[in-house]
This record gives sequence, structure tokens and C-alpha cells, in this order.
Amino acid sequence: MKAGPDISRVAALVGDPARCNMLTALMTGRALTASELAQEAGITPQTASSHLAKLEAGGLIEPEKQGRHRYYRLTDPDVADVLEGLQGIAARAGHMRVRTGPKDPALRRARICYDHLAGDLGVQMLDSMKRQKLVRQTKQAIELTGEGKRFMAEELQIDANTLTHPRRPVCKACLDWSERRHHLAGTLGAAMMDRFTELKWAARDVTPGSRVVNFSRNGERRFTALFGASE
Amino acid sequence: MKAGPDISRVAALVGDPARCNMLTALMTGRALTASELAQEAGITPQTASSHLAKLEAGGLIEPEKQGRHRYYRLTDPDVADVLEGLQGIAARAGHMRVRTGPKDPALRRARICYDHLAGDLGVQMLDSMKRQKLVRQTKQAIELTGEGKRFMAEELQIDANTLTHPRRPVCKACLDWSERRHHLAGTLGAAMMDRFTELKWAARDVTPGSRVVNFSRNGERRFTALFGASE
DNA sequence: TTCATAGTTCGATGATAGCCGAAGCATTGG
DNA sequence: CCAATGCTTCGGCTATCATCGAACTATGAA
Repeated sequence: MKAGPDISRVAALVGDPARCNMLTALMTGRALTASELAQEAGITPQTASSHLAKLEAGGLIEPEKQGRHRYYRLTDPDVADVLEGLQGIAARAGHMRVRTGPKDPALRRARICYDHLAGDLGVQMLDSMKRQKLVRQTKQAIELTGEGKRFMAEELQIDANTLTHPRRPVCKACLDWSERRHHLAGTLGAAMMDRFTELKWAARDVTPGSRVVNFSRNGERRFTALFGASE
Repeated sequence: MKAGPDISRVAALVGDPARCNMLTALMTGRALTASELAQEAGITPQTASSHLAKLEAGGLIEPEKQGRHRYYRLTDPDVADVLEGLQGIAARAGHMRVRTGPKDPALRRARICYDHLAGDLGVQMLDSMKRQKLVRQTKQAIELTGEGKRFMAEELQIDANTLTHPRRPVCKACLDWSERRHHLAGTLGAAMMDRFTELKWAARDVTPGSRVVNFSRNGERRFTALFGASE
């Protein structure tokens, strides 16, 4: 007498190493073409095509035709959240990748989680925002306070009114796999990351498929000035 | 140049239908024996034994020997959270089980999520608790307020001091797959569900493996009196 | 001790599904 | 129109892995 949605199909999709590599590559938030994803997974385009069709049927990714390219992106930030959740379990069980490159510490410090900042600095930022009362928890979601709106406008030139989105909250807590605490997701989290990039405080690592975010010397100083660790 | 924990192994574990059935059976929060899990998954004990060994190695379940029985439980509420998250994605993609029994509406209304209340009533409860300022979001977690502690003691005879646990927060937001909003997890969520059961306001469905929670007529009245929908 | 139950290990089997080569569409550019 | 590129479909190969029968260990009961 089973009931409820059938997990195993979705999980099986993520369970294949090739598909999993594609999905983690898409966690950068960027849309990638079928061939790029094939290379990312280390398989031929034919095989990739089959995998992509399955992922699409499973509702994990969405295609967008553009000329003779097919760009794929994760359908939803929620998908990224679940992937992060799985990473948390895998990390605890000690199932790290065999090739744990030198980039790993950098990944723990600051990385892209779909479209917002994660890792040590991401968690630090949300903590600091709460301490400064820029956000608070009201009914069911985190909310930007009046003080927070002023702060965003003055310090980061982000107009809070532009952040509303029909299907996505402005603020959302996203569980960080490396820190096991929350960082800020939602349209605000995305907008802030965008601004950091525009201001050249931070830049995504150039290695294709890397989620690492590198802060410049000046950028880190400015970032810490706004969201410094607990005094 | 991959980095980070390897998701695919964990996901592959969940991806097998038999193992997935076992895991969802364990989402009741109860510990089940190897044979019970075998029956739940519809496979022979030998096969189940192999699956259980894999799930244990993957860190998803934990055994506990008791006489000649081996009881298995989910290692961690976090595992249950990820499973709920996967259900959310599966539900959106329309991957419901083929045999969507008559219990389905009941499951959406009230069910056990590991050890606390989920479904419509679970979401309603957390909403109401926030409205009544029994809990609030402080730094990174939901916190029980002074008012909340009084409420718990007076209305439900729950001593807030007994709720602290070395590895588990008192309050935690858990994403509900059917409502797509949060309900209350953590030791408080578990304690409240226990109390509801003790007071005979609600009881888990007798069907083995069912996550449905049935509220008595009186129980629902009392529950609504405390955590009624928004007035 | 003897029997029954719970669980595991081993070996063989069979089906699923990932993989690639080759060929086929579709779009762009010359 | 032809060539090149991006992607998909088809067919066959292969390896993985879930499955079960049979035999074995361990605990508890008579």
C-alpha cells in the first residue's frame, strides 16, 4: 500500500555518474550546451543526448533552443537545493571524490550554489545580515527588513522592488553542504552575487565547470566591511 | 577537475526501487527489522540483506542489534529531509506512484515525517506558531520564545528544558513535499507529535508502513483550538 | 540437545541500461 | 547549393547489478 510521489525514478537519474556530472556542472547556474555537458561528463555526444532526454523527462533540466545549440539549465533552484542536500549526506559518509583536487579548500570558502554565494563566506554573510537586522523571519520565509532595503540600496545599489518574482521568493535559506548551516538564496541572494561580480569584488573561477568563486583582495576587504565575522 | 562530495553513489542507492521502498518505509521514524523491510520492498530476505548492507555502507541507515533481530533506522533526520526534497521534485514532474491509493488525500492532510507532523496540518501548525510568536527566527535557526515555552508547558505539558539534544536542534524548518512550505521538525516537533499521540488526539494509521496520521474528532477540535487556521 | 526463526554468504542467472559507431536531421555559413 | 557543425536516432555490444536458491551462522525456545 504505497503512496506518495515515486522518489526512486528521480534518484536513479541522479545516480548515474555521467548524469550526475552534468547536473553538478549545471549547479553553476549557467546554461550549458549539450556538447559542453557531454565533455563535462566525459562521454560522447550520442550518449549525452540520451542522458539529457532522460533528465528532461524527469523534470530536472530544461532545454532552450538557440540556433543550432541546445542550452540546458536546471529547471528550478529547488533541484539545486536537493543536490546540495545529497552532497551533505555524501560528505558525512566520507564519499568524497577520488580526485579531490587542490581547489577543494577554495570550494569550501566560496562557491556558486546555482546563482548565489555559498560556502564559508555565504554562511558568514547571512549570519551578519541577521545580526544587522537586514533580514528577519516572519511567517514562513525570511524577509528583507526596511533597514535591509535601505542597506541594499545604499551599499549595493540593489533596488528591492525589482526582486519580486512570480515563482521564487526574495529570500530563502539554503542548506550549505560544507558548512552545514544556511546561506542566502532567492532572488536577493542572486542579485547580491551578481553585484559582487559587477563590482569586481569576486569572479567565478575561469576553469569551465568550476563552482569556485575567487574574491579579489579589495573585494574581500569590502565584503568583510559589510558582512564581517561576529565582532 | 571535479570537486566536492560524490552525489551519485548516494543517489544510486536511493535510485533502486527496492531500496527506495525500504527508505520510505523508514520515514515513519520507526525502526524496522530486516525481514519487515524485505516484505515492505517485496523481495526475499537474501536480497534485502544485500541492499541493507549497501545502505548502511552509504551512511543512510543504521543497524541496532536486539536479540536475533536487526533493527534499522534512518541515520539522521537530515536523510529524511533529503528524501522529502526528492519527493517534491518527483511530485512536480508528475512521477506519482502508479497505485495511488485512496489513502493519498489523508497522506496530504497529515502524515509522519520521520518523527514529526507533516502535511497540511503540519504546515498550518508552524504558521500558527509563528503568528502567535511561539517561535521566531534568530540567528540561523528557529527558536522557541519565552512565550512559546510557557505555551508548551501549559497547553501541552512539554518541558522545554528536556528538548536539548547534542546533535539535533530544538526547532528546525523541514520542507513539506505536498504543501511545498515548511513544517516544524527538530526535537520540539517530535515532542509535540508524541504528545498528540499520548493525548489520543491523533494516531498513526494501523496499516504497517503507512505514514498517514489520523486525527480523532476531539483531537482535531483541540488541535484547531491551539493552532487554528489564520483567523 | 533439538528445533525454529532471523539473518547472512555464495554462486548462477538474467535483465536493465550505459556506451559507442554509423547514419540521419536540422541549422548556419559560404 | 554544398559543406560544416550540433544534435539525435538506431543497433548491437557489454558490464553491472538486482534477484533468488541453497547452504551456513546465530540467537532463542522447548
